[in-house]
Amino acid sequence: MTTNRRKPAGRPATLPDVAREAGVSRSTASRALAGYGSVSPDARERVRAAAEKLGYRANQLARSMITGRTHTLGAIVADIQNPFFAGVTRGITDAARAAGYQVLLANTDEDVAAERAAVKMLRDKHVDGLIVAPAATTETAHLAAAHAAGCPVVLLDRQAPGLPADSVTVDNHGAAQDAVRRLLAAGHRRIALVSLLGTAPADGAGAASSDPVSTGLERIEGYRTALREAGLTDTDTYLRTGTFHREDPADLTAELLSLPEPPTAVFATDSMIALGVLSAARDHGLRVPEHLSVVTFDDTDWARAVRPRISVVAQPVQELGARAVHSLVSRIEGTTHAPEHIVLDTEFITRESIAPPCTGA
Amino acid sequence: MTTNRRKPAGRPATLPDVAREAGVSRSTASRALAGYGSVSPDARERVRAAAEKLGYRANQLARSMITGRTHTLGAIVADIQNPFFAGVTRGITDAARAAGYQVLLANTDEDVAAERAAVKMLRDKHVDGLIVAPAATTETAHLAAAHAAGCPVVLLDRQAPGLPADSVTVDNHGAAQDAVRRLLAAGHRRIALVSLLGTAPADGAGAASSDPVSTGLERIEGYRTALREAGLTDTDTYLRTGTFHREDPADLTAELLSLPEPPTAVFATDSMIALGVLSAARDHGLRVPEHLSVVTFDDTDWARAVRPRISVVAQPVQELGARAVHSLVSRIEGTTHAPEHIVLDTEFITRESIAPPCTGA
DNA sequence: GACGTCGTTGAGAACGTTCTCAATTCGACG
DNA sequence: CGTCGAATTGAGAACGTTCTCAACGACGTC
Repeated sequence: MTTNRRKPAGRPATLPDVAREAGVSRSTASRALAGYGSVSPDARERVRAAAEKLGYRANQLARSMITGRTHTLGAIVADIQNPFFAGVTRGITDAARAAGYQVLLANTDEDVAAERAAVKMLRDKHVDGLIVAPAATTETAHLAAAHAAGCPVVLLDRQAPGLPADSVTVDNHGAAQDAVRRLLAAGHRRIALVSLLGTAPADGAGAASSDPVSTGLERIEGYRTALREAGLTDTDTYLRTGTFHREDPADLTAELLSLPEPPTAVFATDSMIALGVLSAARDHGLRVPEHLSVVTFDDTDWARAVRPRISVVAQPVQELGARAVHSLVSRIEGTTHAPEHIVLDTEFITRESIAPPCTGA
Repeated sequence: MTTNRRKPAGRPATLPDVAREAGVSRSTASRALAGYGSVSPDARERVRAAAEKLGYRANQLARSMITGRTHTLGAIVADIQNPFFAGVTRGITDAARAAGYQVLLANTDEDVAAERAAVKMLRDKHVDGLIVAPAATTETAHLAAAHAAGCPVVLLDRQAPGLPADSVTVDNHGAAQDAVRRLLAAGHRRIALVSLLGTAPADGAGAASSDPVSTGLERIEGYRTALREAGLTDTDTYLRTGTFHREDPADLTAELLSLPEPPTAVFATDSMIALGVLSAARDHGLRVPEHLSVVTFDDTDWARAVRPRISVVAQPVQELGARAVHSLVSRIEGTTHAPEHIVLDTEFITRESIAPPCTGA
């Protein structure tokens, strides 16, 4: 009754409301709140008070229309249920929030078509930039297009040679080589590698897709390098790779364990594969590490809780995500330099899953 | 040279561009593309062709300003790195995308202040609705405010009695009771429960926070009910609860295992706690299930791969998320009925982690 | 006292849509 | 032949900001 009551109940207060309450124009109110231009201390205070009184919150949509910035990032990963990506995503959201950004999430299940669709959706939503763990190495036209159109892209965990984008990865080759060396040092000679690469091609053709992700390839190369160093020339005898959604790591491992001369150690290229390896070992009645040594990428929470505790190549998952955000944000906020490729260190954590090879078997 | 070239290189095509190309007004072009109002087949086709030629994509921000809809959902969970929430989030993003929505993600680490901040940020971003696993049961004013302001909220995994919002949960009481019954049936009488409830209060006061989440409480009640059924009146002897970020489940378990009459079975209220239990058991030199039977909520991928495989109460994690999205979307798109409380079934999966109590110890 | 400068202010355009409304056309019907 | 109604169309407002620009007054300097 006392004052003009029209806004308090209805929709949220807008800038004109604040301006009216403070007795200034929209322009001055906007300047006072956004803190640019020049506003007298008196006006600034009146606007501040009016905004607080009305519980004013600027409409980010309207702001975005003008500024062209949404302060939203898109994160495109293979599968949030994979502990590696869960950790990375956690790092992304935390770093993004600290930098004043929110994160829109999309999963691809390693499918390029899904990735393309996700990029489309996120660009429609006008994200300021994209953090992508690309599902393919060469099929990246949609990423290049986004980048060229002013929506910067940073690659996470995986490289894409043709793309002039920043990337944040780890030294997969070195880390894999180091891990296999540990197995060699323990006396193993028959060391297997189990991995999943690429997705099943549309036609049910040959083994792996022709365009697999760099990470897996580098780990395999590191494995081969370590074997060669040890004088083992036939590096692919115990190498088993399948494709996502088609092969099961447990089956690949089972096949290995049924060989006349089965491996005495297995190197899994990620934690999901390690679970398959463990499962297959259990089904074959083999004990880890007495009958079979096991090493894997990714220090998941279960790796240090189960019996035996698993030796792992620990990746700095959260930092991976955080660094990607930092690269992306600095790119969004105007830095134009040549693409930078950040490579973070991994750490080998020795636990109980490595033992000398079982001489009996 | 032939046609007027001004848009193709520069910024993306807008509706006026399409209208000009098709020789109609903005209004007609908009109608043709959005499919409302009435447009002649001829004009519709010309607009469609023009849009395709120019690669037109409607600016969602501008659209949102008018319609008040962003087709974006906010998901607020405790921690995406917890496999339960990872699964739920996966269900949310998949269902959301199928319904034409994107998902903005936020973590709270079970902290109400962080939750409040997240709600604020997400509402600033004008999400159409919120899916929240609330960090507290009664401190939900920010959620009530959002709901009242036309930003519908659906509760996930946890109830909040004072809040007139939809919820999607499981029958925690029944599931816990069932799990404990299985342990009783195996002959156990000294059955422990280990759980984490609420967050540490600002002052470093008493044991657990005064406002813990419903889920944990219900599981504890189910545990007590089962014990009472079996004639065990002293239901809290082996009950150990801590608070997030302060107590470590492994320590709580270690304490239990050091008791003069230690428990012969442990019920963990989630997978992260189960890891602590397993870890403590290993440190005490106890074998599962020979010396200690273990049961937990959440069927994580490691539970069925480790040795022994762990018996679990499996929650339909993805469906939990999907149902939350469906409730939320139908609420967003206009349904106004009384809050509905969806309760999904859990499934007890018997594996190798339960054995009769060890008579020796 | 004239002039330039600086600080402050408001009018108004812009962003790219959706949507209301009035105008126009055309066929049908009385 | 006049009129009603339906179908189609375009002009223009609206959404809530940011930002450019010109205007205005005060102040210092010559």
